[in-house]
This record gives sequence, C-alpha cells and structure tokens, in this order.
Amino acid sequence: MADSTNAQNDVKPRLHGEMLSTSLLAFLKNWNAYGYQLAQRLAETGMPECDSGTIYRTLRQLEKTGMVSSWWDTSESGPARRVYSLTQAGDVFLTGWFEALQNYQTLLQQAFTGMIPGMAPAPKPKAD
Amino acid sequence: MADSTNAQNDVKPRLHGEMLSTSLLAFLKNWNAYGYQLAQRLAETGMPECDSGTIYRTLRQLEKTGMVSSWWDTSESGPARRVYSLTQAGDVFLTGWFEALQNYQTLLQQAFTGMIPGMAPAPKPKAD
DNA sequence: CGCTGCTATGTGCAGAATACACATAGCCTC
DNA sequence: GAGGCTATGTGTATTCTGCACATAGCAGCG
Repeated sequence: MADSTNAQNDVKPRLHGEMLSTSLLAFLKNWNAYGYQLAQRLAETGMPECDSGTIYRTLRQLEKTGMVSSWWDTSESGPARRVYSLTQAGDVFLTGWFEALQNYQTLLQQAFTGMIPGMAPAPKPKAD
Repeated sequence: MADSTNAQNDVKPRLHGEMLSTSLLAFLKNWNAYGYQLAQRLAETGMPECDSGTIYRTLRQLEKTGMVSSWWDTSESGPARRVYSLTQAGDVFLTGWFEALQNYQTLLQQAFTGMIPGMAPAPKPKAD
C-alpha cells in the first residue's frame, strides 16, 4: 500500500451507478446498440472509463427493470450481439432524470459562482 | 398497468454516491456547515431525498480521503455539531468533477436533441 | 421530575453494487 | 493451430446503501 499522507493515490475513477445507466439510456434513445458498441462510445465521451463487466451487468439490470429490451442479432459475422432498445418506460425515466439533473447542475454552478441563497455564514473556528 | 411484472413499483429514489458527495462538496465550497444542516439544504434542491445515515457516513468518508476537514462546534446550545470545511484537495476534486460533468450533461442533451455524432444507425428487427 | 419533541450524530446489518480477474466463444489471418 | 480481435458474461472479495435503531443535549409543560 502507498502512504496515507496523500489520500488521492492513483485511484482510477470509474463511471458507474446512475450516471452509467443513464448514459446508456441516453445512447439508446436514438439508436439501438449492443454492449461492446456502447462501451466504445462511452470511452469517447471524455467521462471516466468504465469496466466492461459493469456495462453488461448494468444493461441486464436495466432490462430487468423494464428500461430497455433486447434481442440477439446474428445477422453479422462474428460473435452474436445482444442489441438493446429503449422502452417507453426507459424514455419516461430518462426524461425525468434529465429534468432532475438540472437541479444538480444548478447546485454545482452556484457553488462556483458563490451564489447559494439562504445559507448561513456558519462558524469558522479554523483558528489553528 | 399496475401489474406485478412491472419492476418500477414505488421504489423511492435516493440521492447517493458521487452525486451526493459532490453536492456536499459544492455546499462546502462557500460555507462551512454540519451534517444536519447539509441534509436540510439538500432537501430544498429538488433532488431526490437522502437518507441521513448515508449523509453522515459520506461526510466521514470524504474526510478520510482528505476532501474535507472537520471539528466540533459546541458554541451553540443543543447537541454538539461537527462542522465540515472543504480542503484544497476537495476544491481541486470538485473543480475537476464539474468539468467532467459537462461531458455527461452534453451527452444527455444530445440524446434529447437527437444529435449524437458517429453513431451507426444499428439494426432494427423490431419490425415496426 | 417524567414525558414528549426536536436537534444532531452515529451504528448494525442484510442486501445490492462494483472492480478486477478470468472464462467462453465466433471469426479471421497467418 | 496459434494468436488476435470481437462480444458477452461470471466469481468473488470488497465496498456501499437503505432502513431501523441508538445515543445524547436541550426546551417546554404539567
């Protein structure tokens, strides 16, 4: 293990969780695609990289919750591809997520412009 | 439509993970605050609610990784408050996160405007 | 005092999510 | 028939999370 003085060792950040799943849904909003393809597109977005295993598990999870549907595509040569398509439920969810995201974006924006309303100055005993 | 096959029952969504931790860091960028106070502010943002236990654990985690520092404030009456302050490392991290977030925001935006470049049309065996 | 309610922080635990390594399989070229 | 690329997935230890519950200070009230 490295030393504990710098807690920011070199922990490679990874895209996961809701930001991963909603990114996948976003891609699928306009195009049907399969996992390997989505992984490649994600790598081009400038966001943190993502473990491919996590992508496949996330897609399966999204299917289990009804956000996407899938089928096998064997029309091309090579290994079969599982092609995913956004369902109506997934579209509704993505839209709601995008709207809620504005609040998050606004919060961060305000942090950098120093304009968060209603926040008390709070104590500053940093005297040491 | 309320059938048992619908996995989207009434699962209350909860704010957590990186969106929670970065929201906390955003609040702390301009003001020192304690957990209970941050929980109240978060509830006003329009984002999903957050379990208070998760907030306290997340703040401790942020301190362990050097993003924030804390001290006890016993100047006011009532239970002691653990006041958190953003460290320089936390500021750097938040800035980098905010920049990377633009890519995510752009990705979702493009999904709704139907303008994702370089994406092949992909097969559509949905027969519609 | 005992009781209730609000403030404020934290823990126990079962289940979910994740990173990393590894497995499987088709197809291509050498 | 070996190696490389495509494409999907699994095993497992670790971490994270939601929910319930615990602790403690202070204030009002009868």
